[in-house]
Amino acid sequence: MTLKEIAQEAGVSISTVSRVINQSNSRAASKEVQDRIWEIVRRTNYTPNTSARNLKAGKAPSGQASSHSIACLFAREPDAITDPFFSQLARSIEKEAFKQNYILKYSFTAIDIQHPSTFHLITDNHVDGVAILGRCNKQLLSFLKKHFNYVIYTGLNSLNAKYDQVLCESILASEHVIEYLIGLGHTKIAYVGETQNEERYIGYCSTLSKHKIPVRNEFISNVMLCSEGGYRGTKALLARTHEMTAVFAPNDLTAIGVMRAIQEEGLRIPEDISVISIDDIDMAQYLSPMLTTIHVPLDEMGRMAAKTLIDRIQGGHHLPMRISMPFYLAVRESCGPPRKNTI
Amino acid sequence: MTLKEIAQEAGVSISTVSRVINQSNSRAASKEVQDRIWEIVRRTNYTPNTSARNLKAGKAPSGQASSHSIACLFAREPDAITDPFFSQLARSIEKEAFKQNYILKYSFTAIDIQHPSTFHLITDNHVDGVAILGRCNKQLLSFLKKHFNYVIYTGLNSLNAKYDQVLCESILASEHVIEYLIGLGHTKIAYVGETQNEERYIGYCSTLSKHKIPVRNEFISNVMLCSEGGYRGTKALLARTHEMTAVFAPNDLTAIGVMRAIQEEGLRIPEDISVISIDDIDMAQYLSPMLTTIHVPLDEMGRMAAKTLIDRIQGGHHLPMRISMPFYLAVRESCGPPRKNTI
DNA sequence: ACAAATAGAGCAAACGATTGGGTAATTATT
DNA sequence: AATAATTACCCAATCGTTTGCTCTATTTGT
Repeated sequence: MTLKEIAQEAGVSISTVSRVINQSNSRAASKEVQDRIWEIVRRTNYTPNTSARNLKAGKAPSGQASSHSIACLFAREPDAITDPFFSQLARSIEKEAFKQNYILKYSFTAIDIQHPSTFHLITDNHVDGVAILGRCNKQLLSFLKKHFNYVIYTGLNSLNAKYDQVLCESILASEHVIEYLIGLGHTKIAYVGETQNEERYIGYCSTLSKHKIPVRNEFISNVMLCSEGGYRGTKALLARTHEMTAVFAPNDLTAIGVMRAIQEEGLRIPEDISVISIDDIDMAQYLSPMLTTIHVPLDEMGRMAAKTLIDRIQGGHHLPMRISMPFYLAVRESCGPPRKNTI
Repeated sequence: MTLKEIAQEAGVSISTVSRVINQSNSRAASKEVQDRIWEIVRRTNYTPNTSARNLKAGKAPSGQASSHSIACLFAREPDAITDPFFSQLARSIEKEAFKQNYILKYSFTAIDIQHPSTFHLITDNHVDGVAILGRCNKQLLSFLKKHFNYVIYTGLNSLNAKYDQVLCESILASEHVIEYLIGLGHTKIAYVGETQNEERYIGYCSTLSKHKIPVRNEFISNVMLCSEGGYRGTKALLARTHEMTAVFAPNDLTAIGVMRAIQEEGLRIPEDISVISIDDIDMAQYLSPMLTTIHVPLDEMGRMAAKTLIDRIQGGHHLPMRISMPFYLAVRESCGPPRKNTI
């Protein structure tokens, strides 16, 4: 099947067929014609001839031709892909990429990509660009920069200047969270989550300090960001002290574990202890109590990340861009004023 | 460098250059001209353009060498990838594939793959095999069979004979669930989830019937499998009747919504209503109450799916295999004996 | 009502290489 | 010396796509 044959069958010119197939948005074709063409395409299983395309594109045949593909790398360990926050982010990246005729060619985790035996599999088949999801160490970052032309970072933590990045400024977000708790009257606020190089932890500390509230070690539990982490961290916390009136979890998954641990002790949320976090994954509003959390515009973030990456691939911009997405606090049920009595 | 440029520099026609370079013995060129051409070729490092050659030759653009890659297709709508059940399954497939030196090249959703404009992106770059995750209609299935050599299905519902499949037999699982509830004394058991072509619904109905318990329409809420579905479905259910003493949700995500709706009405789980489901995603044990659910061995399932797919790609087996994974009921807190009083 | 803008579609020239069909010029044949 | 055969070339069509330009209806603005 060739464009010519399709054109004949559809009773239009080759150019029109080509434009329809390539979604050339500048020159529209009527809905009718489009449908007719797509019908034929599907029925005949037409596939564009790559050789002809590459030839026309004037690019090297096997070498440099744009693969029209990007990759997603889940950097946060372990297995960030199983966190709805990241899978939803990836999904919206994929959606936008498809819209722009790019395909999500790989998705892999940071652990895999550095494994020597799989290394060549990744670098052999090239992708035009890579989107990094979630916090990423310097070593991995420079590895990626070396092997891929275009890299964009997206997530909550920020990166050093020279990379494109689409963020939801997590220092600001955690500031907002802590301010909110302080506004409710809380001063004994615990933190359950990662602490090293974690902006949400930095925001927690700095905001407390700003209000002259001491950052107390016994209120801090350094655990991985997952439900189990939240659970264990809070258990440990409660074993040490019952003083705190609120717990800040850096993400919703962790907050789920935190809530469980609190409820398991027979304490009520928010009457005895308030719980707050950041992410707003879908299920946050179906937990009991409904989780008060920072709403991160995941879909928009993914869309922007894909857009920006593809724009750079296509030479649209050259200076590293840092795009900040707006957020807001979704106030639900898991926070209230601090209790008066000791427990 | 192109033939044209060489021709110009050598002061001969393009055809002559082409023939010299291809050593076309039928039409010789003078020794003089040949030398001149070869000199230019060597000096300029001329390489024939493969795309142009292939185009002219009418050959397939790229070879059929094994790409050592597989793809994941998330079939259940909408956006199954955001369900931890499926993302964890995908992750374990990826892990096993990497172990065997295969790479997960694409992951896309059923909606995307059928979109005509992105169609060729997918079929262009070939993968050795495709793993389908989650229930998949016949149309899509035959589409995939046509375009990919090797296809494996994995998920809870089963498929007609001729495909390789790795399952956790969901009819048996729901039977187990219902038997368990009946064993606790329940007879008024509601179902909140998809009903069409859904084996978990079939198992629900058949097991009730087996015990001579009527399947009551007002106990059934047909909703999509997600937290929101579970929530809305249960709200609707409770608006109709408060008779049921237990709710069966086909997956954990739905169960989360179910629990929320019940608790929002001021009812207790499991004292007033028991909730049970299938999946056992990580967070199931961190919900309040901890969710009693069928534990599906996700990691093993993914591993087997990848193994079986790759085995078939490598010619290891030829008859369609159907592999059933064992499951067990993870008894936690969300189920108890039926209440005695009305509510 | 008339000019200007725009949508929808087609023409034709590329991209680089191959090749059948020519056409001169050279050489061999009679 | 005229004819045939051979050698050494060149022209131009072709492969399947893409895309700037052109042309014609139709819509929009005034």
